[in-house]
Amino acid sequence: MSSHAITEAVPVGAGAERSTRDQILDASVVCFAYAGYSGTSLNDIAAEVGIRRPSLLHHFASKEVLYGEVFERLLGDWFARLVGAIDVPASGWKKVEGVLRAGFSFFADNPNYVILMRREAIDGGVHLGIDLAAVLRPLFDEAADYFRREMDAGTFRQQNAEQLLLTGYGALLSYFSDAPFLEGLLDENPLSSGALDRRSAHIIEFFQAALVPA
Amino acid sequence: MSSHAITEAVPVGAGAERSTRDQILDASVVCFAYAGYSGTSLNDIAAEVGIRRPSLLHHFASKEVLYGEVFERLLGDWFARLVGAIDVPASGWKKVEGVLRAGFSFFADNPNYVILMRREAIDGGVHLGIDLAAVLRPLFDEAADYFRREMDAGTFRQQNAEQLLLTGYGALLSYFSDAPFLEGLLDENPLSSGALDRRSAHIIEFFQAALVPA
DNA sequence: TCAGCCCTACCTACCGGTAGGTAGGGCTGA
DNA sequence: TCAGCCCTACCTACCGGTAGGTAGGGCTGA
Repeated sequence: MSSHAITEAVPVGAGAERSTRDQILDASVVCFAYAGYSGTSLNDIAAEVGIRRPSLLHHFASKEVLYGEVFERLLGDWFARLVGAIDVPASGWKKVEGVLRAGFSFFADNPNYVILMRREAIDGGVHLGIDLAAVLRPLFDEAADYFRREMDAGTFRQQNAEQLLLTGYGALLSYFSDAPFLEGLLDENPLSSGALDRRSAHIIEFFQAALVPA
Repeated sequence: MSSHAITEAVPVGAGAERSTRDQILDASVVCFAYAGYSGTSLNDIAAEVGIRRPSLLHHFASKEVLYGEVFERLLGDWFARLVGAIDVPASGWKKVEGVLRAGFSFFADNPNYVILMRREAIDGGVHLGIDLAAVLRPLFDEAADYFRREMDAGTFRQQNAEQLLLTGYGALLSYFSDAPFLEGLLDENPLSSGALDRRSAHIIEFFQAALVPA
């Protein structure tokens, strides 16, 4: 009881429990990923946290605001991880491999985030105030330029740089977003550590074979 | 008016109009693809056809039954196209290229189908009676065997055959399912014929570079 | 010191509106 | 005549959101 009071009084990073607000955000990621925006009701999320819907709406003004905040947090995490991998002082294939591995491990750590991102891409961002594509555009262009330079230098085979990025994005994301479906194609849980290792190894090997001249 | 009556009396392939039943199926594909299962109401579909919801429920017992039928039709079309491409008497890279082109052109012709398929994969097939993965499994295994034989014969580089298929599937599907999002990354409509040609050319070139030894 | 006040967090009860689905009647054309 | 199709009118369950109220802690100034 006293620990409960302490948690409410000191919301940020003190005790073992998280603030109600953070608990709502956590539950929302799970619910929105599992059932989508329109398939998730505020009651579902509130029940997960253990409060009533009006209490949830005390912390977030509306369903849309809540969803927006969930997505913003996700995008921020992902962006940070991506930039971190891009900014390492490597070049040629080593850099590409580093970014692929960083993306892969982020997705493996946050499977719900991947599903949310994919749902949002399919819906064209209608639930979002922000323009997802516009946020990623600078990174996208920078990456395309990188590939073009390396191709011109002969480090990589000549390929359409933008299309290459889309293919990489699809190869990474699809595995995670369609995991429930892949379970029936492979004979194992696609998110088990063995399966993840196999997937990761394949992606690296495959892109290396396609990009790096023999 | 009389043409309307004729269409209703002769549902299959007679006049210029389609039967109400088929009109419902057509409208359902569009609605379910656009907004997903829970984001689509039977009123939306009925309005698209120009009837009331109870009239729609005269043709389909429930929303789930309707959705199942839509999906079954889609899966049948796709399966037929795929089998047709697989059964041509070619070998080595030529066959792979043929299947890739067949998949690509099917997706380009039926963008709504792709989105529906992807939504279903993300949801893990909860709306479906049938098991999507089980249906595709025989083709998946057959294709993996094909790749292994060609790899052992030295026609292709050694790669994990199952993973290779997943990567191909992701590269094909992602482009179409995420088209609304890609519009903001590329500077053109991703489904315009020019953009489709570029995408198609890239996929062929990329997989050839990865698979076929120089 | 402590009464008075404001705050946050949560509750129950309710709002208007929409969901999927049903009952049952009228029209129509073979 | 009557099967098939579509309608209006209705149902229950649930949606997101609001109104209004309570519990209880922290601050402040007499």
